[in-house]
Amino acid sequence: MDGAAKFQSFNVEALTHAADCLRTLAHPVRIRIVQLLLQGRYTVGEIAEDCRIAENQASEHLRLMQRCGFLSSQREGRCVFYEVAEPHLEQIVSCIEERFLAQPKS
Amino acid sequence: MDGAAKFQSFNVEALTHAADCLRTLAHPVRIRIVQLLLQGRYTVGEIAEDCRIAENQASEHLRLMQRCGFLSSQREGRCVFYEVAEPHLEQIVSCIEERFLAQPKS
DNA sequence: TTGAAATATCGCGAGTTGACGATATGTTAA
DNA sequence: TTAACATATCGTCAACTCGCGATATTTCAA
Repeated sequence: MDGAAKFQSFNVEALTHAADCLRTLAHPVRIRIVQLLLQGRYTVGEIAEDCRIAENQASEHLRLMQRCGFLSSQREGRCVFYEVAEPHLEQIVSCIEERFLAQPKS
Repeated sequence: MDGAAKFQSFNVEALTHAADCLRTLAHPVRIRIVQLLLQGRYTVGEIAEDCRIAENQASEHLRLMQRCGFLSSQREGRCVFYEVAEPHLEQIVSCIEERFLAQPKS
């Protein structure tokens, strides 16, 4: 059936999951956080400072991205370090940078 | 200043625009529509049928994606054909397929 | 133990999104 | 014209998102 369709998954569940994860990334602060974490591991406080947001907000953004598998965290003393856990994130963010963040065009 | 930062745009406007466009793509039906349109041009009715949604909903999804530059349309008689207008979409969707849609994993 | 630092969670309210039925617009044929 | 087809837009409502202040939890040092 469905003749052509090279590849084309029409698995509603898979599409929904993909959309959920994409939506998780679709926030200016969260894109920025991923850009930062692609360069190394950072604490919640460092991330909040870099993004110029309150720490509870940073914590919330990080929780969302951890929930969909993008990030992981380890506690070390009082601090919690976050890092990128999903290897594909680098490529995805790279696409986004190339299209939207690279050349300063209107 | 800010020492390292290979590249790293922290342009809030650009990040916001990128997030807006990502959010536009972050819907299961819209991902599916883009997958379809990457293979050719289709009318609203054909797209609605493929996605198994009402035509007014298809029209709405298409309008959103056209608004952020992903798609373009031409009227031909009674029908309106949509096609991909943003060349980077292929690569972005390709990343998404690779991560979320390729292998049937839990 | 007590207090402070670092992080996480909760609750609220404003704003946004999505589905859907109803209606409007544009196009062709009779 | 009128009717039917194809698409677009509108209005409504429930659900979700975001920012934010308040509170809770965990850890360490004194």
